[in-house]
Amino acid sequence: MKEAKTKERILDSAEKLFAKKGLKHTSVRDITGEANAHLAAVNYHFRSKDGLLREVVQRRIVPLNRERLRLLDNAAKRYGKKAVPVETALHALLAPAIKLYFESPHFLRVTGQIVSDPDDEVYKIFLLHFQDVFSGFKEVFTESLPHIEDEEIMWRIHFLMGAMIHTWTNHSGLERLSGGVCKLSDEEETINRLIAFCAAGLRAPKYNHPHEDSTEVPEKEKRSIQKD
Amino acid sequence: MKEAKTKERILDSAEKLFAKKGLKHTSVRDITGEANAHLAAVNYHFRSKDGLLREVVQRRIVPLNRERLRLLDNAAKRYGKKAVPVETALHALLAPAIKLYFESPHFLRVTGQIVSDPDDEVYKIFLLHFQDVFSGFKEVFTESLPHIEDEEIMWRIHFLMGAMIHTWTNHSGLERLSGGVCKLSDEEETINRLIAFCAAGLRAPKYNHPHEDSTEVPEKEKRSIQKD
DNA sequence: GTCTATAACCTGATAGAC
DNA sequence: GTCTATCAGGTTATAGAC
Repeated sequence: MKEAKTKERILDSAEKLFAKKGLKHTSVRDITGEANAHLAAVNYHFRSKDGLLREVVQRRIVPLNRERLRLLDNAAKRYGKKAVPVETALHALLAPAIKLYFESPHFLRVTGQIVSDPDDEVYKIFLLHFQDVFSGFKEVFTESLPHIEDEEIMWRIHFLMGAMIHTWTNHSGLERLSGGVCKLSDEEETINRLIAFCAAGLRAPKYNHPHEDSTEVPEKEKRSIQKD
Repeated sequence: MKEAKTKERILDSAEKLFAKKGLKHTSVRDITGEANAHLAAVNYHFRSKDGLLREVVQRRIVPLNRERLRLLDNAAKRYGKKAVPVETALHALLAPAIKLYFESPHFLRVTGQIVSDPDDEVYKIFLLHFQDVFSGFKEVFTESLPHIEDEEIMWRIHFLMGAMIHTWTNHSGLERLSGGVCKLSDEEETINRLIAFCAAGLRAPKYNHPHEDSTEVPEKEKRSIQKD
């Protein structure tokens, strides 16, 4: 039985521990211990802990986004000159991610941690790899929803990405809040729920909330204003 | 000019730096340096760095959730026996958060980092404080949307919380992806966009994605299956 | 080229003087 | 209650064995 290379073993251990214990609570010693490698191997292969994290992300995010665009392209060809239905495009965007979740459950919890820290260096490679996906899907949604203006469509893509990310990274919270009823166990069911929600959100009519005095916050409840 | 108490100064500095530099890249020395306090003051007032983080969260999350339930209660009284419209309930859920964003822009970026690490101890107080909000709003949505089954409503609350959290924590990413078009600058505009999206998502009809062979992933693109 | 041993430096926590 | 000194444990860097 041939051993996996040290580099791969470190990547696998890092992905698992980053997801399970969190980025900040996982030390390089934890990782090398689990991977049967020496402390300095991380520095040799990845330069630093952050460099390791960067490769943990890249090795999965690149094929993920390639697959999303491949499916979108397939759909565009199938529909020819007709606009791709919103649900079909959403499936191309969401299905590869949930497939990845069931194949590598740890990975998407790592990405959740990165995405929530926008000034982080690692976050920037994230955005970089997502740029093409964002543009491609925005274009398709614009064709399928000609009555929704450009800026609104981009906001709604943002909202649905949030729904998606939250679903993977945080389902344990939902499971607890729902008293065990809502579990992320069925791949197809989850994707259908997400598509239903997001498709309706994308098509939604504009809304303007009325100004009612009765909903105003009483003065005594005011919180201190913070600058800087 | 009376100086603010050391404890308050530390909390403010911690909130700011946790948001700007991220939890993992902010040291206690950074915080005490900014707050003109001494290293050991953190340990004295908060027991540990995590204890400090816990109080950074609690001092804002408690009034936030109280305000959400107050607004929901107001709405319920206003509508009496009639069901509260989905948009009105959503406003009660979302508006206090975005108000908080504009008052204390750093805070919600801190929460984003905590929420994305579900095994963290700090995350658990988060869930604890959210339990009542979740139950209260679930009940109202169930009355307003009698044709949607219970489990589906809970999933959809999960989705819309994701859209909301992503909006605050990650708008800088959207700003970049949209080429500067989408900015989180107008409080009312943003809340109206979110309500439109989420209300439609809550009302959405069920969806079942068809199984089409042409969308299958080719074998050569397979990724390694990961256990454990 | 791959990995190890070791050293330098930084971070969180704490005991005890003030 | 506040601050200094110090420690155990973490990350990063480098010289050199294989």
